[in-house]
Amino acid sequence: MYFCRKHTNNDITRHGNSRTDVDIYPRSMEKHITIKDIARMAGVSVGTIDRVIHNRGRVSEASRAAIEQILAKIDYRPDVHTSAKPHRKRYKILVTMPTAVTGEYWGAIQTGITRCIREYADLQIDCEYSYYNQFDIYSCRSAFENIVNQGPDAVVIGPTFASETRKLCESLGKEQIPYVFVDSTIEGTSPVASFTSDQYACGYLLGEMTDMITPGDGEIALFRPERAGNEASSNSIEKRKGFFDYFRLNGKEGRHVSEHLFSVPNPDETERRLTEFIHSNPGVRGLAITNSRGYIMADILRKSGISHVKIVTFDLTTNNIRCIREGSISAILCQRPEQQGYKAVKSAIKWLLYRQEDENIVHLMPLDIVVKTNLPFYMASLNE
Amino acid sequence: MYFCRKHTNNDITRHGNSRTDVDIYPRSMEKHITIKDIARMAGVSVGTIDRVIHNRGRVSEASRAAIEQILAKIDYRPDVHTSAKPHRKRYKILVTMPTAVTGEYWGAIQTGITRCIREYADLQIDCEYSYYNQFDIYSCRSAFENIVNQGPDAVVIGPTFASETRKLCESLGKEQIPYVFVDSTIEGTSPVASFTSDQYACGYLLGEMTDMITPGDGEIALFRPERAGNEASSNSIEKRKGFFDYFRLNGKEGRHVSEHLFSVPNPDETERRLTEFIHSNPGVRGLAITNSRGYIMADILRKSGISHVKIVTFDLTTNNIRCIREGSISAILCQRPEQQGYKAVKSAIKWLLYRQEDENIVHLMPLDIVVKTNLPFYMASLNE
DNA sequence: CTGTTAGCGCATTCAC
DNA sequence: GTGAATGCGCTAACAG
Repeated sequence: MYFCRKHTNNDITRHGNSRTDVDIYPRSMEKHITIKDIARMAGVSVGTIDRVIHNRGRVSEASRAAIEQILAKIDYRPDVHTSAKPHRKRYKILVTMPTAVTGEYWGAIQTGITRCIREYADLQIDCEYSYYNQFDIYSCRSAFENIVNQGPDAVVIGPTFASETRKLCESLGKEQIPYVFVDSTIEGTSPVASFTSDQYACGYLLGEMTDMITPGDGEIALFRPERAGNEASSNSIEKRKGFFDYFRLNGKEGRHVSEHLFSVPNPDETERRLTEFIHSNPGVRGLAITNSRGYIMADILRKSGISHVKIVTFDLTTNNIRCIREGSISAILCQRPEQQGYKAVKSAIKWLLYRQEDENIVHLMPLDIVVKTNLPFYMASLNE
Repeated sequence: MYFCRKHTNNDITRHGNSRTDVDIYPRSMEKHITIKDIARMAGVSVGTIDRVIHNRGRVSEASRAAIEQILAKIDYRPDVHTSAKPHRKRYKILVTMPTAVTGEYWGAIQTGITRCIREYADLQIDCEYSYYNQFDIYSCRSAFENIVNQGPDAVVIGPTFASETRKLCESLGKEQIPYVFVDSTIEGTSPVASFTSDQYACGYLLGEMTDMITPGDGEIALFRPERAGNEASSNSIEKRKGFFDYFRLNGKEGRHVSEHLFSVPNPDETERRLTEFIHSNPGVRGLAITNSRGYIMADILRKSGISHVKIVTFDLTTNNIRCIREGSISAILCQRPEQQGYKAVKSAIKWLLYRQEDENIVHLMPLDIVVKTNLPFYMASLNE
C-alpha cells in the first residue's frame, strides 16, 4: 500500500490585511495528482499504476521500481470517493460487545456506532451486532466463536473477558480481519485502534473531584462494586489505585477516606448496609462510586432524608441523569462512550477504505465532568 | 432543491444471537437510488431529472410535476462524492475574525478551522483569512468592507461589533453568500448556522463551580474585565446574570459574594488592587473570573504567597494551562473553540456542496470543566 | 506482464 | 424542452 500523505509542503500564504501568529494553514491549492499523472510520468498505463499501488502483482520489477520511485517523491492521495464506487463492494462490519441497553453505558456506545454508520451511509457498509452477557463467560464464548464464520470485513470488539478476547483476536489475525476495541483494550492483541480511557486517571479524577466538592473537614467514602465470586476487574483495580494515589500524592493525608464494597445484584443488602454506614459515620460528607451505580446510593440517601452528602459517580446513564437533575448526585464523570463507538467504527472504515491507520493505536478519551448546569449542553452535544 | 432524507424506513433486522433494547440501527441495505433510476421511472432522461432537481428551468411543467411527484415519494439522496467531482469547482471560504494568536482563544478557533479544511482536502476548497483587531472598530470595519469583493463562496464570521457585523451580513445576504458565526451570534442576521455557547449558562456554571469548590464558609469574589470606555459586551452581562442567579436560585444567599472590575490593559493597577483586596478581605476563599484572565489573578496570588484561594476561569489558554498544572487555578471552563471552528467550516462546506442545512441554526457548545487531572486527556482530544 | 476499456453517479455541454 | 454524449478518478475485466 502506498498512500503517501505529506502535509508538509502546503504553501503558506498571507492575504489582504491578514495577520496571524498561527503559523500554517493549508490552502490545498495544488493540483490533485491522479494515477493518470503518475502513469504519464512513469511512461506506463494506469492499469500498471493501479497494480503496483495495490500490490496486485503481475508487474515487472523494472516498472514496479520506477513507479515506486516517483510514488515516494510525490504526494499522491487517491480520491477515495470515486475509488470506493467502482468495485461495488459491500463491507460488513461486525460489532460484538455486552448487550446494549438504551440509557446505559453500552447503549451509548451503540448510539455512537450507529451514528457513524449512518454518516457513512454513502459507502456500502453493513453493520451487524452480536451481543453477549457481560456477566456470563459462556455467553461471551459462544458469541465470539461465531464471529469469524460470519465473514466480517472488520470487527468492533467491546471486551470483557481477557482470555476469550485474546482467542478471538487470534482467529481474526489468522484471517487477516482487522479489529478495533471500544471501552477497554486487551494486552497481547494487535488491534487497528482502540478507544478507551485511562482507568487510573479516572480513579484519580474521582478522588480529585470528591475532594474538591466535599467540605474541608468531611469524611469521604469510596464504594466499589463487589464482583460475585470472581476477582475484581482490572479496570476497578486501576481506578482504586488512582483514587487513593490522589490523596496520597497531594498531601491530603489529613482527609479521612474509607473504602467499602457494595453488591449490585443485591440492592436490599446494599441499602441496609449503606443506611447503617451513614448513621454510624455522621462525619461522612462525600461518596465516591467507581462505577455507574451512584444513583443507587443517591436514592438510598434521599429516601433516608439525608441531603448533606455529596456524590460523585461515573457514566451518564438514565438514572444518574435523573439524580443529577434532582441534585442528589453532584458530579458525574464520563468517558464519552458515544464518541468511543463513533470513532471505533470510523477507524475501521478508514482502514477498510484506505488502509489508513492512525499513528497512535490507543486513543484515550477525555474525562468529562458533568454537573447540573452543564448537563443539558453536554447531552445535546452527544448527538452531533 | 430536493434532497429528501428519510431515515425512517431503514429496515430493522436482528441477527444471530443479537439482542438489544436499542431500537433501530440502520443497515443501509437498500439499493441506492440514482438519477438514472428516477429517469427510468419518470420516463425521461437524466438530463431532465438534473434540471428539475437543481431548478435550472427549461423543463416542461408536465415533466416537472411528474418528476417532483416521484421525488417526493422516494428517498433520493445524491451521491455527494461523485457529484462534487465533475464541475471541478474550487470553493473559496473566507474567515474573518479577531486576530488569532496561538495559545489563546481565537487561535484555538483557527486550529479547528484548519483541521476541517485539511480533512476535506479531497474537495477543492480554498480558505483565506481576514483578521481584525477586536478592540478597534475601525479595523473591523475595514476588514468587513473588503469581504464581499474578494468573492467568497461562503464566509465564517467571528463577530465582535454588532452593528458592523449586521452591515456585513446584509451585504452578504444581497450577494446570496452564505455565512456562519463562531463564538457568538448576532441578532437580526440570517446565518446558515452559528456555533456559540450559552453565556448565561457559562456564568451560572461559573457560579456553581466556584460555590462547589470554595469551602463552605469562604467568601467568593467575582471579577469582570473593565471595558475601556465603551459598554460591557453582552456576553459579559449575560455571564454576570447567570453567575448571580446561581446563588439566588439555589438558596445560597448565605454565601458572601462580592463583585469587582479589573483592567486587562493595566496589569499594574490590577495587581495593586487585587493585593489590597485580598489583604483587606481575609475571608475570601474563591475567585471567579468571567473571561480567560484567571492566570493574572493566579500569578498575583502566587507572588503574594497566597495559596488558600481557589480560582475558576474560562478558556484553555497557554497561561491558564500553566496555572492549572501549577495548581494555582482550580478549574477552567471551556467552550470548545476548536470544535466551534471545525463545525463552522463543516457546516459551510455542507451547505456549499449539498445545500444541506442543519435543522437547528444555533448550536450551543458543551461547557467543559477542566481540572488538573483531566487536563492532559482533554488537550489530547482537541487534535482529533 | 501490460495497455485498453467499460463502467460507477453525476453535472454539463451540445445538438436536436 | 429534451436526450445523448462527455468527463471526473478509479477499479476491474479483458485483450494482447
